[in-house]
Amino acid sequence: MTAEAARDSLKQRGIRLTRQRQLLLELLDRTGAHLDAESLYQLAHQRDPKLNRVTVYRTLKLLKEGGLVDELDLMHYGGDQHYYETRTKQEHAHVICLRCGRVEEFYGDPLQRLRRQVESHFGFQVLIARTEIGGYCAHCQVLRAQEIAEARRGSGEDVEPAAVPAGDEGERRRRGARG
Amino acid sequence: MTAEAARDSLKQRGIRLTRQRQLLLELLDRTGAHLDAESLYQLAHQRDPKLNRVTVYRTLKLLKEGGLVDELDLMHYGGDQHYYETRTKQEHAHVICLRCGRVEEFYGDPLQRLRRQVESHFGFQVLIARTEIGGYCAHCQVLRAQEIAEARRGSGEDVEPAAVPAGDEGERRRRGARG
DNA sequence: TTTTTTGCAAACAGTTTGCAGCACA
DNA sequence: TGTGCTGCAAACTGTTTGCAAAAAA
Repeated sequence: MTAEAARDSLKQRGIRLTRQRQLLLELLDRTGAHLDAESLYQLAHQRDPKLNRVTVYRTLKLLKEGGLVDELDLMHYGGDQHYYETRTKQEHAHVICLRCGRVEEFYGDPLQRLRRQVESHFGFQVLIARTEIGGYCAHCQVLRAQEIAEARRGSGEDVEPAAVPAGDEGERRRRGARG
Repeated sequence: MTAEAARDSLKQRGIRLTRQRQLLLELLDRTGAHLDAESLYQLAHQRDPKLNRVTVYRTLKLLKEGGLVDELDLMHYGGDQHYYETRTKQEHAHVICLRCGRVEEFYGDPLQRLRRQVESHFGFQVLIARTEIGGYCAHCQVLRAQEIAEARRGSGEDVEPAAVPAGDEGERRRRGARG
């Protein structure tokens, strides 16, 4: 969804195109993938220090309702915020490395198959589909094996469980000051 | 995951099997599908009025870390809590009606295909996979069409957007008192 | 110049944490 | 009989809301 297309869509719904919304649209458009509200706020706040966090939430809600962005719940380091991505793209799954946090996108026929099967099997009208896959990327599989070996050599048991997103000790995203 | 299997698994990890945990395990085991922390707490609290909400959260965390339950983010009526289900079952997608809130489970080869393709395509080691599909069930498609027609006949515009989970005006789950 | 939208502060919902006493192994 | 667990209260994070001032159309 380009910023212009979004602008048109909003205009048609009789929604005013304020300076703040223009900025947020532009940032969403250019940054593209997997932003959370806080990160979007940080980016916007840099360019317009008056812009408030609340405006970000309100704008995201608006765009979500207009079908211009999709809301995701990525299983990053245990953070529980929502992520947003613009809705240009084809249906895709999010493939998330639980160690480095990198998010890949996977396009492929299983997703369309799944949608069709659900529609025909349940007589369901599919409006949204989200798939997220967590695990270790090729790179981190190696590093993780090393970490485990080292931890075992050391204190005995000090590594996070593997079957589940980190949660406690994993790096956590920096958090902007409130107010 | 039967309650007994869970008990064994916890015992092996040197985790104590307290009265509270036994109760929670039993409830999870019997109730099965898609409980949120609050509902589990309500159920448990009925049988043991001393049991605290915090214990529910701590136990769920424990079970999650042990891979005994999976955490879901179902796109119900805009509620943002997590849901939990025991990990007996085969991989499946959650199919959620955005009108009536009913959750179906879909088992089928696209899910296994997807997993295999992601593994081979990225060299990724898949640990968790979640798929949720939102839309209208066969029953609610009809009702929704009626609702829209009625609303149109009435005030003009009063129906929720269709492309996005309700959020504002949709029925919201009852919320247990705090403290 | 009317109707939206913003910014601020404060509320809210879901979840986590610190600590003293209780209870499982 | 000690280490781990619970309950309580209070903190914390992400998000929403009420209201007066500011700004689009």
